[in-house]
This record gives sequence, structure tokens and C-alpha cells, in this order.
Amino acid sequence: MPELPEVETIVRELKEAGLKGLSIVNAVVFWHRSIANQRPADFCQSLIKQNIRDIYRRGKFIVFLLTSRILLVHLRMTGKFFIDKEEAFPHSHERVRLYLSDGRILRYEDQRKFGKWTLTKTEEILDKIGIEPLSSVFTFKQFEKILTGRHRKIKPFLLDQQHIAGIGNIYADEALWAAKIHPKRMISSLTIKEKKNLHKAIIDVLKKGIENAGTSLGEARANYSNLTGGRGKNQGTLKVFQRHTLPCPRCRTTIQKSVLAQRGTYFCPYCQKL
DNA sequence: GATAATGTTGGTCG
DNA sequence: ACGACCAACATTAT
Repeated sequence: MPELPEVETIVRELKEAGLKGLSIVNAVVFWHRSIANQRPADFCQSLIKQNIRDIYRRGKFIVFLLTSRILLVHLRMTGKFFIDKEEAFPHSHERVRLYLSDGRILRYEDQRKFGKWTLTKTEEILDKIGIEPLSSVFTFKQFEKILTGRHRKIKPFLLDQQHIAGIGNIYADEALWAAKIHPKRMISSLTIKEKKNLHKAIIDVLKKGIENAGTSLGEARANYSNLTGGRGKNQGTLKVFQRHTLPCPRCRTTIQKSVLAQRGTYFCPYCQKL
């Protein structure tokens, strides 16, 4: 659910909320498997007295840079953060809670329990993921370099975090539509022009997602919402994602849905030919 | 009530 | 190297 634009939005909100510079006074874990690499008791103990020196995004990870540790939070499908001023009975989906030095409480809810918190001392995990698509190093030249020699369909490649960080199912489909490339096209078959279009489309689609504060599909609780429970506005701008049976905004051909890499995949069969 | 599908990722197996 | 499949889960739609 949260892809790069959603995670970026959350990180910005965490910063705006003034969490930087606060210390962690106490930590409580309600679901032990939300903690990836250690026992909850050790995890909590290690967090106490740590100062939040910085908060930033890397791929789909939220990174809390602490005094002597790095706290990585991956929201996976349904992870969400909330900030409360008052102690309250934990919500049924609440998995972790951090008590902060100014009296506020950072609460983490995760309906499907796929999200993971990792407390480490090194950047090892972050070093394993691919290039940041909105950074200045993601030039067309770099993009081309990443693509060369790969025998693979383009969509599964875009979803692979090892190569480019932060693209998920929604933005992959949207970028491919914008670049007029069929999701099943083999990378080796792409022309220079198509690669150029795709490079630009990836950046455009992600930037627009951030400008619109993320994509919130449907009405269900599980769907993405920000720190204050507010919804993103990007869903209104989607061209193909979950729009099967609707006309393509470019050519009016009916959008099709198929399954690729076990993910629902939406495309225009006319604009995006195989 | 059963079944399929849901935006993520990691592992296994061929 | 890559893809197909499953697993981790809870909820909603059909």
C-alpha cells in the first residue's frame, strides 16, 4: 500500500510534527512479530533514552536516525503512524507505541501485521536497495545502465526494490501507461525512446504522487491515510490503476486487467501494445 | 458461509 | 537470473 509518495508524505508529516530532537522515554510492543530482528524486550530497552536525530525516507523505509542506532520502519501493506497527546487504550490494530520526551505518543497501527520494525547499528539493509528515483543520480544514463543486460519483463523489474527503490504496484502501472509500454514487454525489447519516456514517467508519476500527498484507494480502514487520518488526493489522477472496464483517458479503449508477478496489472491494450 | 482479492516482501524451487 | 508459487495476515467484495 504505501509506496514512495505515501512514505515520503508520512516522513514529512513526522518532521512537521516536530519529532526531530525528541527522545524516546519508553516503548511498548503489542505484537511481537512487528519487531523484525530481536525480542521485544531488548528492542524496547535499546530504544529508551535514544534521541531522534533525524527522520528520512529511503525507498519505502522510514528511517529514524537515533543517537546510537538506526530504526527502520517498513509499513508494507497496512502500516500507519499516529501521534497522540494523551495516553489511550491501544487500538485493536496497534502494534507498537513510542512514548516521547514531550509527552506525546507515536502510535503504530498495522491491520495485516506485515509491517516490520528493525533496530540496527548499520546501514546494511538500506545499502541493499536500489537507486532513489527522485534523486539527482537517477539520470537517464543511470536508468539505461540499470536496464542493460536484463532479460526480464519490465513491470516485475520496476517492482524489484533492488534496482529502483520505492515503486509499487500503483505507480508502476501508472508510469508504464504514461510511457505507453505494455507491462509484459521484455526490457531488452525497449527502444531508447521508450526508455526515455519511462524514465521521465517514473519521475513524473512519483512527484505527482507526493504533490497530491499520496494515493488513498477505497474507503476501507486498511487503505492509506496520513498521520492525522487524512486521505491523499492522488487517486483522482490515476489513469489506469484499478480502472479496468473504464475508458483509457488517452484513446477511450477499455482498460484491461491481468495478473503479472502475482499482482493485479492494469493497462490500455491499445496504447500499450505487446 | 465460502472464496477471491488487496497496495509488500522474502523464501523456495525449477 | 528469473519467474512461479507460497507465506505472512485481516478485511472487504462477490
